[in-house]
Amino acid sequence: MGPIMPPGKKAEGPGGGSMARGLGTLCQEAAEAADLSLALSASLSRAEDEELTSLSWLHESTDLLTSLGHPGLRSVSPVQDGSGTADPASPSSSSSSPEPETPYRLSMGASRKPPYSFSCLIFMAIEDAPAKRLPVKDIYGWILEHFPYFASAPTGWKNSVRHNLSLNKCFKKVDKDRSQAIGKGSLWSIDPEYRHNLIQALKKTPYHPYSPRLATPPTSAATPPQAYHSPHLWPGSPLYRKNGGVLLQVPQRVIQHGSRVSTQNLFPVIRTLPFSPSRNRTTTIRSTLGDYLTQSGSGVKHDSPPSSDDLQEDHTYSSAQSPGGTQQVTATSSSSSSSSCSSQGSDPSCADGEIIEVQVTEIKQEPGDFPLDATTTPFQQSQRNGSRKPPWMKGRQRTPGDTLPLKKRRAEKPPESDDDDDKEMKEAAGSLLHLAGVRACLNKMSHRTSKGQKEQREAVRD
DNA sequence: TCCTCGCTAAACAGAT
DNA sequence: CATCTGTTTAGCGAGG
Repeated sequence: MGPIMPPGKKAEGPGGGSMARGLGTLCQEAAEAADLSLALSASLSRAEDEELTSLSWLHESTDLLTSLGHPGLRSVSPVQDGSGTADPASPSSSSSSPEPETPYRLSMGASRKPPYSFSCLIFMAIEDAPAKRLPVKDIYGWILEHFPYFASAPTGWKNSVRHNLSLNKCFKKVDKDRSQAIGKGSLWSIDPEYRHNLIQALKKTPYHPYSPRLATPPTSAATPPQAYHSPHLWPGSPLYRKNGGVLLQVPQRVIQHGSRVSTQNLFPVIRTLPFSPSRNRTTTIRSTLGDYLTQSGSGVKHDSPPSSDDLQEDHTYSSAQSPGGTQQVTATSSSSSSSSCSSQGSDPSCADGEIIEVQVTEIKQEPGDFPLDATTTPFQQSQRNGSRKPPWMKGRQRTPGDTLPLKKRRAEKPPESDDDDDKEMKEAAGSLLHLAGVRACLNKMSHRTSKGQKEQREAVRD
């Protein structure tokens, strides 16, 4: 197909077949490619002028292509919701193609283990729950739903999940309300005191959109620090949902891992935007566009995957270092829904379409604090100090009090500093900042104008 | 080489 | 009694 091709997959024309194509078809494609080139160039120019997000541009390009009747980017289709109804404002729904969308599935599919740690998996599962708490069984279910690998994996992973729940301080049991007939066991939730640690852990996943492994460290101090902030973006995350079920700038290997081949909601596959904070967006778009035009125009095989697969072989927790001074963002959400967005901007109850107000403030970085933008965490600091033990681990870090049973130790745990709320707000700020960009894309779907984006960007600047 | 992390396996107790 | 849940320990491999 067109530009959004899994590596190694052969591009095919609109008809799906490329073997025997008539001259007329070729001529048509040539003309089409010319149209596309012009149209996409215009779109690109506008993207540059208006600083559209890469995703926004991609969607616009998708619309453009589909309006031209080109199937090129149809695979950038929105995820269908649980009811099976596609977003009416989505690019794919505007496609006149009667053929059903066939989201890209990995041939490897569920055969590969997801590159998330169990802590992250549990965190995602719980965060994905409306009540932010889940029984173990539902955690199993969530993991199974989102990571089919485990469906065929040995059952030991459940033991690992339980092991993590028990051992990891980040997770705490919620006293089960007797009225809640959930069966055995308790509800598990994220300990707010350690929530940011989990977020940090999630950020450190090697494939994370802003992972240091993927993001080139800043070469210029002019690079906005928040450009390195990692959005809370994982399968099922509120941000993911708000983005219409689209993974932003997630390298291909996320898909290649087959980590997200849900039975219900398949990731739409966006071709990797070789997006790095230090890389000029125009360069990025041009690169992507160039690849696309090469493919769409000639229908040739795309043989140079934009993301290096070798990255997926790496397992690193190193982070890019950021400048000392960090401009951070606090944000407020003017949600019209009954329950406002959580401080982390991760409450799925926040309905799409609401306006996110973002305020930018300067936050002085404090010694005990760590920046929002995936730089130096306490974990890393402890690593530098010789101790690589993350502070949120329940066990193994033997202290005098460790002779007590874990749960007792937990009960006797000294209160954390009050900075946690501040940290949470910073995390939330980062999410919402990113969300603002995402919202621009969503707004675009409704009124195809970048006005809202400009306003939001201005709001951010203000 | 040492240390830590993440994972797995296993044992065990308690709850359902 | 079987199954599930929760806790704990031990060990292994990978990686810094």
